Amino acid sequence: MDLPGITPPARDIPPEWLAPPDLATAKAAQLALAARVVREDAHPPVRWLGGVDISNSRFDPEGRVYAAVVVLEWPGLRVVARATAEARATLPYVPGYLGFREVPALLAAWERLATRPDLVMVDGHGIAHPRSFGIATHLGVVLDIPTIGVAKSPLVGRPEGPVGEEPGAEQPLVWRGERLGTVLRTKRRSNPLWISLGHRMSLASAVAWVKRCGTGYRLPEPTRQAHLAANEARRAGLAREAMPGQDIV
DNA sequence: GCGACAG
DNA sequence: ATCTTGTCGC
Repeated sequence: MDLPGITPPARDIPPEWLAPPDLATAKAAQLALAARVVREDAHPPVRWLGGVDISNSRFDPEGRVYAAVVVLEWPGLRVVARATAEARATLPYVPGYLGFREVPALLAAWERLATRPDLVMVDGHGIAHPRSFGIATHLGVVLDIPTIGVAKSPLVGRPEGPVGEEPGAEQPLVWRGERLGTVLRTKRRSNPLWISLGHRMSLASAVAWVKRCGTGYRLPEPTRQAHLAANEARRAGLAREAMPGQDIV
């Protein structure tokens, strides 16, 4: 893992899909790319599960973004591969445009991965987004891989009714009369998760996979492990700067 | 026009 | 997202 960035791209990606000059252009790209989303199961049998996440520095004028991609075996949920990458965010965080800030870093980490997962769980929304193009969908469409959106708070819409307190309790996520996802309680006394399909996946399968990956924590194992890995990467990156010449591995 | 607003 | 140990509550 963490090999030099010389691996050939898995796919040629038009720059405007990742780095539009302004928000108006970004919005147009989202609207155009949203048409490519496949909202049904269109993926191979799952043997390797992926999880991705990003870690940011508190006050970093350079806008460094640390991305992590982890691969877990199914069943078993053991981490079998990890890759990380550091990148500079070209945009500040703007709700509705998260993908343009984080996907480039995720792609860099993805290129360094030896084993590619069959399905990827992303920290953020899929189609539960004003233009049906949350970060999980963004990553999925750009790589044309199956993804699931696993968000910790709402962006648009609200649960149809109160979410039960028991783990496994769920409510339809509705926005403007449209079903966008499922609000799912994964742990007692913890806020529910907002699940939506990202790409090449049905909502039913997305929710089923999140449930299968529960290990007693609020977050499903793939996303939980990715979060840990991204934080490690950030700390390692900062340590390297603080101690030049120390060659921290 | 006024709020809401993933990470 | 991130700052941060112990602590209060179920």
